[in-house]
Amino acid sequence: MLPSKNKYLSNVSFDTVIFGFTGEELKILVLEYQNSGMFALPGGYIRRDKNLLDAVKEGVKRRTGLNKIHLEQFHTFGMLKRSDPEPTKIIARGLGYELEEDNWMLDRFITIGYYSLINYNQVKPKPNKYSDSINWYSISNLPPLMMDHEKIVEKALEAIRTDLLKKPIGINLLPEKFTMKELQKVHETILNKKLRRTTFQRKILNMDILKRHEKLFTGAANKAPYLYSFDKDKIDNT
Amino acid sequence: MLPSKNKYLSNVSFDTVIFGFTGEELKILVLEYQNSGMFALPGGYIRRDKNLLDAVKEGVKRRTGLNKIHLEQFHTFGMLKRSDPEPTKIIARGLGYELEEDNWMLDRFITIGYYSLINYNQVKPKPNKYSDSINWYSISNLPPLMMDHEKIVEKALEAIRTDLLKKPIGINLLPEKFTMKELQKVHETILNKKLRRTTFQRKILNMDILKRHEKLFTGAANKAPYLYSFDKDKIDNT
DNA sequence: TTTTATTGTATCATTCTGTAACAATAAGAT
DNA sequence: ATCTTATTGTTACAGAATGATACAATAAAA
Repeated sequence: MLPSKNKYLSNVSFDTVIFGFTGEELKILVLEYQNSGMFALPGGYIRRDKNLLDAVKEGVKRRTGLNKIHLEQFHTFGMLKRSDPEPTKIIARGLGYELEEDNWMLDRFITIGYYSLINYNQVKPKPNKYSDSINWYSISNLPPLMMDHEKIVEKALEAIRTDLLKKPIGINLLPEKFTMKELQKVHETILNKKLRRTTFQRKILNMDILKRHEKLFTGAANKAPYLYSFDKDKIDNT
Repeated sequence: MLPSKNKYLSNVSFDTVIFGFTGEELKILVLEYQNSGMFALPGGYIRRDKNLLDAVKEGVKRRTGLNKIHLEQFHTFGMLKRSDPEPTKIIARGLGYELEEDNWMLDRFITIGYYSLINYNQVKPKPNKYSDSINWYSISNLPPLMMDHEKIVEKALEAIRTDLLKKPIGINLLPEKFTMKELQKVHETILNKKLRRTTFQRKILNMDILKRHEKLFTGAANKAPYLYSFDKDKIDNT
């Protein structure tokens, strides 16, 4: 069954840009609808009986299987021209439904953008009943996204870059314990530029948000790096 | 007449926090509805045929008479509990209307928050047909605002503080030409703390966004300060 | 001419950042 | 065992930014 009008709010939706870090690249989850070849950000409608944030959380959970997800709202998109009933019609058709002209889903929507940072390896993207595939795509090599979804990704990237030095971004993209080099790679990938090793290390350590653990012996013929984790006690949770 | 359902989007609204600077205090525009004693931020519904931003601009213009308004979107509020039909009923009643239970305006709304910085002296707040007064209130002494509007003001203040050093905030709050002392006062008021005079002056001048003009002779028995204006050529307009 | 309040700058100490150098070390090569 | 190699953690120093203070300039009244 398609979503029913009286269960959801009209004219408002959400879209999420879900980032993962492979160790080398930043990727986001993109879903492709059955039989229609439409690529879209995971999004959805807002149930009348749920907080906006909870609705988004549930949507992300449905797609990733992850429970405790960190979400940041970054922008709300309300341009007139972003509304186009065609993609929705095509998607519905691909699923075997023919939407009537006055169907609520073909109406204009204002969409609220959230980004989420998750551990790439903990997620096995799984299709749901409306989509036939959901997969990781490198942000430098996205498929053509429907409507204004590419603009939404652009805005999400801007937001994450701004947040990089204010919030412990790596905390969600990396495993519990990680090396300084890995953390640096996360920053470099997000900012899309090389950072100086010594300066980066000093700056991060001076932030006093990391706990140092045992060394990591990789078998390589050189000094073994320490493992670090974010020290939740020292991070201001506001 | 009350706004009609088919002219506006359902379940979405906007609210604006309009800041002005008196020279001493930060104030915002608050409107009080006829006969109901309800205080609210100037807000409204989004016309189906308008971009979100244009709808907000028009709303601000209707309230302030100002044409070229700088608006910044700062957050979208979607908590379930923010929706309460009572205030709207009371407001409508005060205007002489009795809303039916299923009226679209009594439904749940998600609201998009914008802030605006305007020149306090250029604005004669004027009531419109739905309100009996709109006035400046000091942010440190607001009347009790309806629904979650106080929280919206709080968020707007946070946003403006963050933007203070990234964008030339004073440009909209001050007249064309102003003294360094006035600009400093703007910053101090927004940040709610004293700043060191010499450091502030050096920092602002090093930003290289000001043009220096003639001196301002006030008649006071001391050295006359220079007047400055923001140099629009040097400000990165992105 | 002197006095007073305020403004614009210069000065110096302190801190932060960019850059380079160096010491420590894990494991393979000799 | 010792040497070699790649990488890491740390220190050292120069230059820039910031905090704090001092001082010279000056508008108008005394």
